[in-house]
Amino acid sequence: MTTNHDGTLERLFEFATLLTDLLDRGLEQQGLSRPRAEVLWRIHHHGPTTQRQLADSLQCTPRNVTGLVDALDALGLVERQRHPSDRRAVLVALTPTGRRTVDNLLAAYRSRASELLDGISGPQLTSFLATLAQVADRLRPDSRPPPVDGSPRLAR
Amino acid sequence: MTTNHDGTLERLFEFATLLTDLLDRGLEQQGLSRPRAEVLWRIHHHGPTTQRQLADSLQCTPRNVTGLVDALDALGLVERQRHPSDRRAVLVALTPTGRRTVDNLLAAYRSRASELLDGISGPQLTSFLATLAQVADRLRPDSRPPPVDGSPRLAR
DNA sequence: TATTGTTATACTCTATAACTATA
DNA sequence: TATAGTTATAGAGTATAACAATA
Repeated sequence: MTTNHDGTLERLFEFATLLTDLLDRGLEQQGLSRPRAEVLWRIHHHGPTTQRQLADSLQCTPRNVTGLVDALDALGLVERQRHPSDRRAVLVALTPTGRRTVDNLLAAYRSRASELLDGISGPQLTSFLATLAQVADRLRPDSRPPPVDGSPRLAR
Repeated sequence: MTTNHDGTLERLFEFATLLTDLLDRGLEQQGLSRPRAEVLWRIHHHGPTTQRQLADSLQCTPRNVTGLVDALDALGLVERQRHPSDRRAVLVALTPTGRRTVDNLLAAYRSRASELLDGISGPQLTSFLATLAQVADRLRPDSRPPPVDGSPRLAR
């Protein structure tokens, strides 16, 4: 017997929209688009990264990474470095300005999270997150295992 | 005293990503992009709609609507009709094919919702949705009131 | 004068394909 | 021969600005 979940799915989608809008507003304050922010985010977690690795983790083409890195380079947030052992490859690293930008993003999100969650009791939050994890598990396509490095792909 | 919610916000963002990915996979099966699907969705709920109204509800420029309607028209999902009283305006309506496409989307989402939520007990789901609504209320910017017509903006 | 929707133009993100320098 | 990253080209979505037709 299948329960009628019609309105529920729409509420979930609206929730997702609100969350990604929150994310976007934070990025916008730093003058960043979502794809560009995601590149910074990856490098922040992995350290200097080849464009090939970026293409794999962002699930886009190498050509696309070229454009994103070009743009971030022009903004002074990122720089290309020589790969120590492979002269075909390029390492993309954060500049000091890039590091500061990521720090600003993190600080903004920490304060946002407080506003969002502080009024909710510990047990209520725990139960909420447990159900959320349960639903998330069913949402995860087999092709994409849960992130292991603490840097989930930012919402698209 | 502010609790440390660092990982929590990231889990919420990942959840949003998974949900919007689910949404996109459904749209992709109907050969639709998110902006185009949103136009269909709006017209499905409001009936024939002027491009001005579409621009307002999608929060984009009229120029943008022109492009989206052109594309949906070329796909045979939508047609432009004369406005009965304002000869400047255009009414955009679903074609029979467009209606069938929307019906397919709805059916697909109903079955997806079952897969996603059926194993969760009634009380657990109720409590989950209550907390979700509480967080959603704090997420909603003043500028965008909660949807009143059952057609929340699709996630971006 | 204000509004509706268009043309003109430009920018971002995305993709495929062909090419180069290296492995 | 395969891989890393580029150039070339194209298409979708978005924006602003100028304009035509209508209100």
